[in-house]
Amino acid sequence: MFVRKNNAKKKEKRPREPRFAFQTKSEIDNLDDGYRWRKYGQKAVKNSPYPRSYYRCTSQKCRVKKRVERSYQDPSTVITTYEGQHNHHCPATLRGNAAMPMLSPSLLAASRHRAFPQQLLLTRLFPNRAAAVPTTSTMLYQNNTTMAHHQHQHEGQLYFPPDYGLLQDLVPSFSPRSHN
DNA sequence: CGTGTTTGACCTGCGC
DNA sequence: GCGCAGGTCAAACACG
Repeated sequence: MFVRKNNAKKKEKRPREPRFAFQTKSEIDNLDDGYRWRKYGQKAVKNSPYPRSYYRCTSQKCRVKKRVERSYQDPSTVITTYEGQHNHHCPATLRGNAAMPMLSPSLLAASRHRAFPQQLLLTRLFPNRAAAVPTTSTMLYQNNTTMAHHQHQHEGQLYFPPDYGLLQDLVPSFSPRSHN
């Protein structure tokens, strides 16, 4: 069909992209998280009868990828894995979504004191879903090495464990410089 | 016509 | 080295 030139292949292996996954109870595979995603692949996973979809951020300057996979145990559960971090703002306003305000410095300061409302963060990450559809989200793990597998669940609202490290992975504007 | 999806082939890492 | 599974590419296709 097409010949892929395999000479001049890039040997640069990305060391460790910030990555985290969580599962969300939703019937919709492609959750609208405010960003524009372009599907670039779909493969059938081994332990699951459901295929896994591969998405990439449509922004040319952004190389964030995400995998969307439906749980083989609960078909109503969608496992979304984000990899990388957006280096641009959320283009959700272009599609008529509610314009979510960027995280203000005061909120960033508050987050350092563990006083940041987590639901707001989810609303920031998922402008559509978090506000409209009551879903249950479970944090699976963050980073590619630590499989913490948090099992925190709240009925009727999205919830993240009180660890704001993942926010730096997702929201570039959310970058409370570690002062330790 | 531009943008996103589909889909099969190709690439790569890993275990045996 | 071989085979498998996961990940990616890109032409073809669909849709507004």
